[in-house]
Amino acid sequence: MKLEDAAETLAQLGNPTRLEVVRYLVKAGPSGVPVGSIQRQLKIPASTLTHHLKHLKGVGLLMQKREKTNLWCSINFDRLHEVSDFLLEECCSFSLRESDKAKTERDTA
Amino acid sequence: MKLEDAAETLAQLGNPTRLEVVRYLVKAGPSGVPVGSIQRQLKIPASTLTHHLKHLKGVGLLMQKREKTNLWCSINFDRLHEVSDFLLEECCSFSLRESDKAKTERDTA
DNA sequence: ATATTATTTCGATTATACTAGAAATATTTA
DNA sequence: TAAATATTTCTAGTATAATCGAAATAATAT
Repeated sequence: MKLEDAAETLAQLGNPTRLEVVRYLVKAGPSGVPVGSIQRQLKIPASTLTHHLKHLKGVGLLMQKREKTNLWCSINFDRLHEVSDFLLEECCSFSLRESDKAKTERDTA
Repeated sequence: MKLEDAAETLAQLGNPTRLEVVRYLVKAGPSGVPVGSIQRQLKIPASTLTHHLKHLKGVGLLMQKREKTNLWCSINFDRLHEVSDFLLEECCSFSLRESDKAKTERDTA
């Protein structure tokens, strides 16, 4: 995962309303939940919710599927895993050498 | 971890410049790296960097320790873990019942 | 004390995000 | 076709964030 993509995805997760939606979708599991239920359960105005869902969809966290009048939303677990993996990527390898931490010719170049 | 805190932390991670800093600090490991080295290596203007470091510190992702003229920065791995854990929290339990997904009296209450 | 290096504060510009009401559109049922 | 339900678009107000140059401060070394 590219840093820019990870940042964008994290930014979308970094809004309390959207994170609440994501948490709700995670709880709902793979079958998902209709937009209207999210709206009523979390008490988010419809237009605000649509706005946020668009954001989540934009970074690939949300999948949608129409069934009758309902639009079912489900979380993209793979994507969520990718982001959380990015955060901890190489976290135990410490690949930066000590000699690169001090100021050197290389440092300024 | 409370949702609001997680959201705030994710929001701070959701800026490309800051995420780059975080990645650099993760690579640097527990001993950390001085502000000036981050600045030169990642080519971030000093004032911009200070600004972002303040944000990271504000959500507890950054620890700082002065040694001589250098201010050494290191990532708070525990905090990073907390956030990544939050993202996947209960992700395999699917605790929301199917009956709560459709519109019911309970839904509107 | 002065010079040197390291980091922060100030200030200003510019851009982007959050929110939600009202109206519009889409889909199904009667 | 009309009514009912579900979701989106439009619009606009308000707030917050990113950026960085210049000047200020802090810490150390000579």
